[in-house]
Amino acid sequence: MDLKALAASLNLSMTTVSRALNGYSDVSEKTRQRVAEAAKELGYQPNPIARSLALGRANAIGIVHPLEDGDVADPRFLDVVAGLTEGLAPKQMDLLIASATHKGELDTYERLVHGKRVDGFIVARTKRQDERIEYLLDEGVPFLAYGRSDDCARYPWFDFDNEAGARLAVERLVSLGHKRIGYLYAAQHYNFAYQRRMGFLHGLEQAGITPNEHWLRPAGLSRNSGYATMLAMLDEADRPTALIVDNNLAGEGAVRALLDRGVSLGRELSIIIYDGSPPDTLLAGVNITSVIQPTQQNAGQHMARLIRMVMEGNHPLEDLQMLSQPALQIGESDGPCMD
Amino acid sequence: MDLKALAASLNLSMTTVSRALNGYSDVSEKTRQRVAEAAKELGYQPNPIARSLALGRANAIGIVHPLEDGDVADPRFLDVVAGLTEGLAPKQMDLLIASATHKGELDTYERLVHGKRVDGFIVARTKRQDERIEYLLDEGVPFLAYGRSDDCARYPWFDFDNEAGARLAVERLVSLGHKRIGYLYAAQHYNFAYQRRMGFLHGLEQAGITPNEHWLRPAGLSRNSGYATMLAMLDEADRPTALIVDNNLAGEGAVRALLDRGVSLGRELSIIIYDGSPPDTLLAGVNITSVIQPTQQNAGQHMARLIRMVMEGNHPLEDLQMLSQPALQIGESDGPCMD
DNA sequence: GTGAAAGCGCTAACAG
DNA sequence: CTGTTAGCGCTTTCAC
Repeated sequence: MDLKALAASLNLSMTTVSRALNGYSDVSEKTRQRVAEAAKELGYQPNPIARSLALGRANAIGIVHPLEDGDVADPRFLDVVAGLTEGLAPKQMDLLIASATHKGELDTYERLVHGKRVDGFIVARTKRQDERIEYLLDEGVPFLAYGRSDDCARYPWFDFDNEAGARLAVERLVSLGHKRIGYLYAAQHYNFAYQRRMGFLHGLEQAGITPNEHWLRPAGLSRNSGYATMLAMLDEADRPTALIVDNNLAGEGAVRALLDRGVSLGRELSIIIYDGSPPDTLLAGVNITSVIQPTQQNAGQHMARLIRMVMEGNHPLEDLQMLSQPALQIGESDGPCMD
Repeated sequence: MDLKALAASLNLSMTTVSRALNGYSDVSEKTRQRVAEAAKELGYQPNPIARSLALGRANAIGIVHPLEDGDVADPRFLDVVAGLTEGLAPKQMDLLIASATHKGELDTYERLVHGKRVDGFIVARTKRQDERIEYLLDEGVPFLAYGRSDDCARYPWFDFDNEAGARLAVERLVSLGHKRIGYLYAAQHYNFAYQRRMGFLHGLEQAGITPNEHWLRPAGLSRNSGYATMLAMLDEADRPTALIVDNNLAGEGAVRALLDRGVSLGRELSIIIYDGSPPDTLLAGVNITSVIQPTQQNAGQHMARLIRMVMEGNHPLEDLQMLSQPALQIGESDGPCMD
């Protein structure tokens, strides 16, 4: 069932049918009705490829996804993808997920841009210095960044307010009387990690506490590195009374280490984990105090809306930048300072 | 830079250039060289959309992915995706990953088929009774199943020999002197789980051991359910001396339970986990005896080859069905029966 | 309001 | 071996 057949069956020209279907003004209401009805009846579906060719756009937006190691299994990312497809579907837009190796990532962007396979991109996992963003800005390709890079003033993005989240955690611990607060963090080229660490430091500053460098440690973005880092810290004489972990993988590892060592959470050591513990985690049912993103589920939808606005092209930049606020979820893993 | 421009710059017709580029025989070697060179020089990239329209195919194969709960985060799946894109890229084929809710899954297939967005599908996570496969067979849409369903004789598939893997595990334990062997399994509508359980039962039968129903338990496809099931089993008087877990999520939970209870692995209780433990797992460095898929990494590549053969259409069905053999990886979590 | 006709960029008969 | 021509299915000027 193609346009021609549909038109024939209605004794109309393809032109008219096309216009009726695409909601143009210059077609009589009656005709529009007839056409819409017949289209439904006969199960007409426009061929998106032909459509793309004629319109000169792909009707798809791309996500380039490095398919290596733990990277991918990020469940939050997949939530975003789900929200994105939902938000894009009503506009007849597809999501093309292209995989790439880390080193070949830029090549993949080039290939998609050059081959006109997509009209724009979602750039995920932004780095503080992000060559992908540089490239897309240079080429004038529309995109929406998921997370800000260092010069985020120049382009559209959606992000969580990582700095605010970390400050929230500090304030909570300070209000519980803690002054000896440690911090475990992921590699600082991840912008989220950098922002969270800044938030942590600012939070301390605001509370008039001087950070103890010894308790600020890189703990990676994995359970095992979090575990090892925590163990090492526990072996030392001079311990903090409270701890913030900037990501939930390392956080899970750290909590595991505490449990294994029999350190009682919230009493001997208070711990707050950014993003909480992932679902289906084996943490003996401990309810961890966490910084969470209440709008997490909607992130994808917001992003779909934003990228659509980006494609439309006539919105001021400030409407295309959105910061989502985190909140504190109180669990049982923190408590008043006992010192 | 389009074909016309390229042809003009070479003083050739578009036809010739097109043929040269697509490796047709009837073009002189010299011309082919010239064309290839110019194309590279000028950075010519064919427009895949125009190509698709002309060829009447989308040059893409689809994977419909239910984007809910734990489902997605399956890292093995993402390995497969990586292998697939690699294997498809040389043939200029893309992988279109469409997300869908569980209930809307079939709709998504229809939309993609109808809209001619893809030429074929990879159907992952097959069930024993699989409506998606029914649908695609009915519609005559080419596809490759990743995993067999009940009537797998009728279509192309790639699968691991789950039955053989489970038997391998049984044989290992039997050879260590175990007779009291338990089995934890995932929901039996997953074909892999069904096959593994059958393999387990056959293995016992072959060894002349009558299975003790009491030790065969559903343990789900998650860490927490595996943990709970294991704990429950440990609380009972009549324990098996060895245990096989049919998936690595529940397996991780079970091992955690054993560690928490101080049961020494390989002495008090031997355990073998199907698929081993996932990367970045917190299992105190225990090297678990596992049934593994040595060709795991290549699965995606194999599947790319198979789906391409499917699309070609002229291969006998038996060439389009591939069973990958598992192997046993001996760790420290099993040992001789001490009873 | 409606239709005829010209493309979008590429491939594939069919001639030469 | 190479070029001419006619589409693929849709949108969109431009007339009527």
